[in-house]
Amino acid sequence: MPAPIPASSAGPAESVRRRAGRPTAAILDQEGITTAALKLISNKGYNGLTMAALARSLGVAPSALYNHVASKDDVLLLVEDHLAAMVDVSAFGVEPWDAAVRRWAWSYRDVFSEHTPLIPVIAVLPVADAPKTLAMYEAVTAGFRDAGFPDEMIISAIVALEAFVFGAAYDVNAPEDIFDAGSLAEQVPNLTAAVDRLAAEQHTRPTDVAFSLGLEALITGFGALRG
Amino acid sequence: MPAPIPASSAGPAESVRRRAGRPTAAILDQEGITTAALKLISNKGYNGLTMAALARSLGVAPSALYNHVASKDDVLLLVEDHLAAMVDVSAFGVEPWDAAVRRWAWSYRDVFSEHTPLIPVIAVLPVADAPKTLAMYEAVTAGFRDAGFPDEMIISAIVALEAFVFGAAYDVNAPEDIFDAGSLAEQVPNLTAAVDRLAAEQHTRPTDVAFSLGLEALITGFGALRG
DNA sequence: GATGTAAATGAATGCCATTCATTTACTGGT
DNA sequence: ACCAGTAAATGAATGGCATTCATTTACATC
Repeated sequence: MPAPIPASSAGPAESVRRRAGRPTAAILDQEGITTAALKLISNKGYNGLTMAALARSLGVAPSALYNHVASKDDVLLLVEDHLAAMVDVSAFGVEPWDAAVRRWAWSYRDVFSEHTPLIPVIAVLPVADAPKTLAMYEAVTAGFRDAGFPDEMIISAIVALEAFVFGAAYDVNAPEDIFDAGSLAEQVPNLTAAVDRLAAEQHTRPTDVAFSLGLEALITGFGALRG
Repeated sequence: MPAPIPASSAGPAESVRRRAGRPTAAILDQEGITTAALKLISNKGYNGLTMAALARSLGVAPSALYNHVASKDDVLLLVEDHLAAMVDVSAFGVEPWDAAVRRWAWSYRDVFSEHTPLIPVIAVLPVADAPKTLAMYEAVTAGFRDAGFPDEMIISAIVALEAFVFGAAYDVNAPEDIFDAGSLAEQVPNLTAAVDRLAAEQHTRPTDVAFSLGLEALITGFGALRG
């Protein structure tokens, strides 16, 4: 019965190396993996989210993760579903339909603008694989039904709004001068004039102006088709 | 003066190995790289687009590519700009504004729905780095100006339309049954009812219905703000 | 004819997700 | 009390990937 090996003096981060074999208490579960991934993303960005880094932040070997997730995409799915729960659907059934859509869409965009690498995953993800995401859709759909929209147009309207939200989430991360033509400005006079004029007028973020403009158009347009 | 080594008999694909050193005539240029990349993408998809595969399809060593592009992202940028030239802006200045926007947006979505991995690149790409993309924006901007839109709203309107187009491009590639809740259907009755109703009514592709719905709302909404 | 630059090869580098054999712990059945 | 099966960890591969660098050769210019 050998005495436990003392920690090698360093810090709290430097833990004793675990020997091989199943530990007495499980170290990993999907929830822990999800929150560790979120912390890693928040600290190092999506480039810093590697299976090795994730394992290290959890104090395990990389291969241990595969006892709990099938792949890195699976980790992204867990993160996505966690974020979906943060989207604000609370206004549906409480505030008028247009105000609820507005709150939902702005919140949805804001949440995912920090997580654009998830968009290619979400956009083609069957909702059955993501329960919290599914709950979000249910709330939104119910809001549309209550507001008198015909069933056969609700999904299409949500899909259209969502497409706009995803695209706008990318736009939030675009550089402010993305439309500067630089040395080619003379060759694109109309674009340059419009860009200059926008810069002169605005005080709020250009990306927010564009989002508001599009969202209000969509809300108005859909509202006109309500039953 | 040794005799030239005969080709190893195989086929036209099996060429003589080039010896090291600068060849008499340059083999690579950006245009060749771009068209080879497009062919590779079309045959093998974006997963098949690796620097090694690209080099092989051009009959060179991978490192040779780096004499002509700075990185793989640079290759994607070349591909993007090539595709931008395929987007139909011909209706601007010819047809009425709303019809021109409709043609542009549908064409834009159709082109990039086959190239969604480019969207994260485009969405934050300074236009000055992509001349054909820049030309597209100039044509669209000119169309808006001719139609009487105030300069300060044109960029915002284009950004909003583009966001919708990018999001919709992803949607084209989503599985048709993406909203099926599967075993969780009982827990999301509103969503399930709306999904079922849509399936019962539609004959055109759901993704096209949603795109049309959103696009018409945007066109109507923006049109109302024209000067 | 020397010198610099451009365009190729080929070998290495480092990172990455993923797999597999192995070890150890717990649980349920007999 | 034993045994079998399953679950969760380690640690050592594996193969693919973009990218870099030293080297070689060709061409253009002075």
